Amino acid sequence: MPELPDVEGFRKVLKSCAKGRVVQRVDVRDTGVLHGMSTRRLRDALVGRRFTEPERHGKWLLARTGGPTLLLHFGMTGQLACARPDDVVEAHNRVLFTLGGGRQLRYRDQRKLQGLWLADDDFEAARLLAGQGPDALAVDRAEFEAALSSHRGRVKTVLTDQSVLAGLGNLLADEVLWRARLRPTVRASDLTEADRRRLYTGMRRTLRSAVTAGCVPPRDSWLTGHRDDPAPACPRCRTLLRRSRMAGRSTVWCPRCQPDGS
DNA sequence: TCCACTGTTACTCA
DNA sequence: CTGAGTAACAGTGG
Repeated sequence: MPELPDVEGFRKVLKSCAKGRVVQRVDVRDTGVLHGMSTRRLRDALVGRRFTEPERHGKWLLARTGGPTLLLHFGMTGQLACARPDDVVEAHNRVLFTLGGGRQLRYRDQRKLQGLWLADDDFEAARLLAGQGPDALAVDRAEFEAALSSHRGRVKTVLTDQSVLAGLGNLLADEVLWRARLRPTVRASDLTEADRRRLYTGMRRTLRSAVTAGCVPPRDSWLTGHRDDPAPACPRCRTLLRRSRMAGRSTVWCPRCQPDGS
């Protein structure tokens, strides 16, 4: 599930559930999601601390406390939910943070492809995110265009490379390229000035709607709404959509709306 | 049983 | 060094 819009939704969950509240206890129900730390170290770092304003960078969520920072990554199936401590614990609830005020923050993840990291201070938190490109929601046009122009790979691969631009995943990249009428296989460095402008604008608009929805919405008027159709048709021109694989990910595009460029 | 899946990374090859 | 492809991680579902 999680791409930037989903993680932005989790940031809001974290804020409304945990900001200003003290961590009373931490239950690790599956240590497989802890990276570079033990249950003991996680408890020692967080119990008694109060969560402050959370932040997001790309697909990373930062739960700050003024001291240590908990970094959360949701892989493909992770979620963050706010519950009451006595609510029934669902399947795949891996870590439970019981907070003051009768709240419980729950990190849930089916596949455990990513998980939780702990940074003892802001310096270490920054170091964990050092490889990330600019956040896709915060990046300005100039920075965006510079990042694209400096890579000769296919534009879809570049858009989903978190070290170039942080936040876009497989669905969003397809959606943005479709909206900007660009074929995913075009070389990023071959994009014209007009292409890059359309791409930036398309990304902003797509992200804005998706953040409001809290996910990449499978709307009928979006490409994403048709990925799983048996014979998917372009919502704009009704042409049969094409499906292929790029960098091991399924890629969907419209052969008519997204011309070759040549 | 086989295949796919909104993520990331280590590894190979060109 | 760059870019592209693959398997692997783990779990579920069609």
